[in-house]
Amino acid sequence: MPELPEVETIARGVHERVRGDCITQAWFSGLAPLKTPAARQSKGLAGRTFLSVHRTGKHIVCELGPAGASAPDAQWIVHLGMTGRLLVTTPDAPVAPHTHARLSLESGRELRFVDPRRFGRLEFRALGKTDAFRAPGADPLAVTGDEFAALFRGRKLAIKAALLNQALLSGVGNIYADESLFHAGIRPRRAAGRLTRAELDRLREALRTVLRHAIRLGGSSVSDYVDANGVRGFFQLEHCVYLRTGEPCRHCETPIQRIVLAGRGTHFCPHCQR
DNA sequence: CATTTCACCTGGTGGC
DNA sequence: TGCCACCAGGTGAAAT
Repeated sequence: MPELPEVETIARGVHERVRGDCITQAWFSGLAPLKTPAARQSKGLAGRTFLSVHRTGKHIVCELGPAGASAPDAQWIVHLGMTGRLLVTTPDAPVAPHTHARLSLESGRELRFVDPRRFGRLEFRALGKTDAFRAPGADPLAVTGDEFAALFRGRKLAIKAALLNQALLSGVGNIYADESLFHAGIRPRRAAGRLTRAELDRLREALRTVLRHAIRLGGSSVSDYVDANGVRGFFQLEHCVYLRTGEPCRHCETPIQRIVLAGRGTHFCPHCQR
C-alpha cells in the first residue's frame, strides 16, 4: 500500500495522536511479521514513551524513551509492506482481521498494526546497543540535482527499476515512479545512465511535485489504504497513468499502455513519454 | 559487481 | 454460485 506520501501521512497522524503517550503493554499475533522476536519487542516497548514519530524512506520510525526525555533510547520501526496499516483506536474498537500488533497506551487508546499479506516488518532497536535507523538511499524531497544525476550515472537498468531501488532513492514505489516518469515525459524502459541532464532535472522536479502534492492530499487510496485515523487519501483521483491501462491520456487522449518492468505493472503514455 | 527474477502472502476482480 | 487466472502500494534472496 504505502509509498512515501502514504507513509508520511500515517507517520504524521500517529505522531499527533501518540506523542507523549506511554506504552503499558504490547501484544503480537503468532503470525506477526517481526524482525525482532516478540518477547524482546514487548519487553522493550512496555514502559517507554513515544517522544516522536516520523518517516524515513518508507519506514515509520517511533522514537522512544522515558517520559519527558529529550533524547530517545530506543526506536520502534514499522514498515508497512504492501498492505500494512497503523491505526490509533479506542481499546473497544472491533479488532480487524489480520491485526498483528496491539500496543496499549496509558491514555487508554491503542496503536494497532494490521497487515493481511504480512509483507510488513516490525523491528525494535535499543539505541546504544544498535545504531539509530538510517534509510540507505537519498530522500527524493531533499536530494540536490547533482546528487540525483550521480545516482544514475553509468547504470544500464531501466530508469523505472532504478527509481524503485531503495538503495538509490528511498521512498519511491510503483505509483509514484509511474506518475513522475509521466510528468517528466520519460519512457520507463529508458536506460537510467542514458538520460540527459535536462531529463534528470525534469524527473527530479516531477518527483518533488508529485510527492508533495500527494502528501497534501493524504496519499493514494487504491484499494484500502487509510491513514492513522482510518481516513482515505485522495491522490488516486490525480493519477495520470497508474492503473489507467487503455484509458485516454489526460494530455493527448492516446490510450495508456501497460507493460511489465522489474516484475511490476508499469503504465505510461506512448505519445507523451519518449 | 549489477541486474533480473522469483518467492513470500491474502484478497479482490472479472471471465467462463 | 463456483472455480480459476490474474492482479495488487514491497523487498530481499537466489539466479544470471
